[in-house]
Amino acid sequence: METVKRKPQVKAKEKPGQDINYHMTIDCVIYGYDSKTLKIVLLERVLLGKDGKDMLINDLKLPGNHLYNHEDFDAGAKRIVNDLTGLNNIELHQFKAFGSPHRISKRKDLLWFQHINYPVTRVFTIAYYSLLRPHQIHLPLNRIEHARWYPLYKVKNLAYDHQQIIEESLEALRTKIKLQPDLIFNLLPAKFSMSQLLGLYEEIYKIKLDRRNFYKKINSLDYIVQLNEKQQDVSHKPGWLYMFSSDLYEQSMRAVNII
Amino acid sequence: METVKRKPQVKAKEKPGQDINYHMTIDCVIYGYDSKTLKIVLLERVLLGKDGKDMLINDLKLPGNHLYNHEDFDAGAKRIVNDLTGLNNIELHQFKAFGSPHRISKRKDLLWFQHINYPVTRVFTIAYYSLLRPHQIHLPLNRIEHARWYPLYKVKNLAYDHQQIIEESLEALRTKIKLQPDLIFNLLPAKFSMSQLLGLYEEIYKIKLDRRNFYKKINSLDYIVQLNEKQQDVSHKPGWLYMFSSDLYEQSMRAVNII
DNA sequence: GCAAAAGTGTTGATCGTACACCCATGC
DNA sequence: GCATGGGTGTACGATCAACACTTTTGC
Repeated sequence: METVKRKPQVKAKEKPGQDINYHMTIDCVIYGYDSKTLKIVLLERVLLGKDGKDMLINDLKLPGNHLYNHEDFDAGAKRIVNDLTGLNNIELHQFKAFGSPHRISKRKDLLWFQHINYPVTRVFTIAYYSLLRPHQIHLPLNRIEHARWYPLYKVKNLAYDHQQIIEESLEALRTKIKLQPDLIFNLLPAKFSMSQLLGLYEEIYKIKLDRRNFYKKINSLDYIVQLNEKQQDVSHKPGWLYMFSSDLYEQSMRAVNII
Repeated sequence: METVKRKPQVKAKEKPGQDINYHMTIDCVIYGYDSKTLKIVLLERVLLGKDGKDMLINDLKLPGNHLYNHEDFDAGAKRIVNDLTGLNNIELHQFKAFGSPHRISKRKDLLWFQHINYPVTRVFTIAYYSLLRPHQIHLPLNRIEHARWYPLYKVKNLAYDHQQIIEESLEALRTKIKLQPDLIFNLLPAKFSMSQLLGLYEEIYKIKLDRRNFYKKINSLDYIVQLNEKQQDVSHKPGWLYMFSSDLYEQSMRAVNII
């Protein structure tokens, strides 16, 4: 038993919080789907040389920020999405913490820290992903400057370890959707067509699905409800619209399957 | 574009790392299975009153520690398991970060911080779970004092938010095993019987499985290999022993299923 | 011989997969 | 009338769930 006489196990070389002021940040991978392409929000990071012409740095980074002192992780992530888009009540999912001592070690990242007068210290980040509906994609994104949508599968050469964070967010999203398919409807409008849903699956998992089997599958799910309404203004046979019912979803999610 | 003239978006009330020295810790839920019960390692936390008789605090906490300044999360988790057991090469899985400003606010936790002369500050923890084989369960655990095995489903009234951390670790473990069933074999000896495996599934998911269907299922998995060997010293018909082949597992994990 | 756990097969329902042709609309 | 995507059915194989009796061993 640990008694009042035993002092806690703080080892000499540990010195928690004394050698280094840790920084805690939140980074958020914000996903959107425009019925064609999965996109994410990135911010530009540009550093011009002394002559004002050379671009010493010109790359992209995830929207992220320092955590406030009395803010919990979820609230921090919400704040970031809200800063970018003005939106509240967005689905947010913490998926991993990143904290390698070497995550800020690339030359351009050190240069950037020097530029913004930051001590090169240890920066932890709690990574979230977030899913926006198409009408939310077209928001101005002007609450933070230099934010734009970029096609997920084409981004490269990001700042820090943000490439890795994005890749892991996609893996986490894919896994989550397999287990909780309701998530995917956060990327679709309230009323969507069968091929929008199919296209979204194909885009997320980078696969080709058989349309007939997909229709059959979806129609067998009672929580995806066919509306009495069809597509408008399309130059082909208009398809039925569907909606996702979270009530019916909750009901049908009682059954389980294990091994 | 963000240029050299724009200073970064550090807001006044934010003051990263200046108002508060953050502490970063790792906590680890270490699981073991003794062919009956799922168990986890906990440490006793006892604080005696001035008369040396009253126990002001007498509860349990997860093994955890501060992260070293130049250590990444995975290494920190490994170190904790190693400190406890002397073991290396243990499977470790980061599953969530906990950082609510209120996670140290219960009366007994504040009392404890006062006792160990800690500033009540903000403590983040990166939570891991870890799976030990039965022969590893019986290690002395004497590298850190006051560590004992406790039945998972009976622990309560833990320190800090450790009850919640344990619950979420179990959820994460359950989910992970559904997707990557190889994990479960880390809780079994290298040679195990069919009913050990069945019992482990039943214990993890708290369900009852049909033995005939389970045998059929397991026998259909080619990565679980029947050995030419039976149980010894059991007072009933001895069962066949099996082993898990990670090579065959890797091969069979190419196929996918999505919706 | 008895307690305790091992081992085993069939049936019906459900689900996944492969595959090709006609339909409604805008232009 | 043509281009575009919408909508549909069948057959086979695989998998899942339900269900009860016999076998082998230690004591």
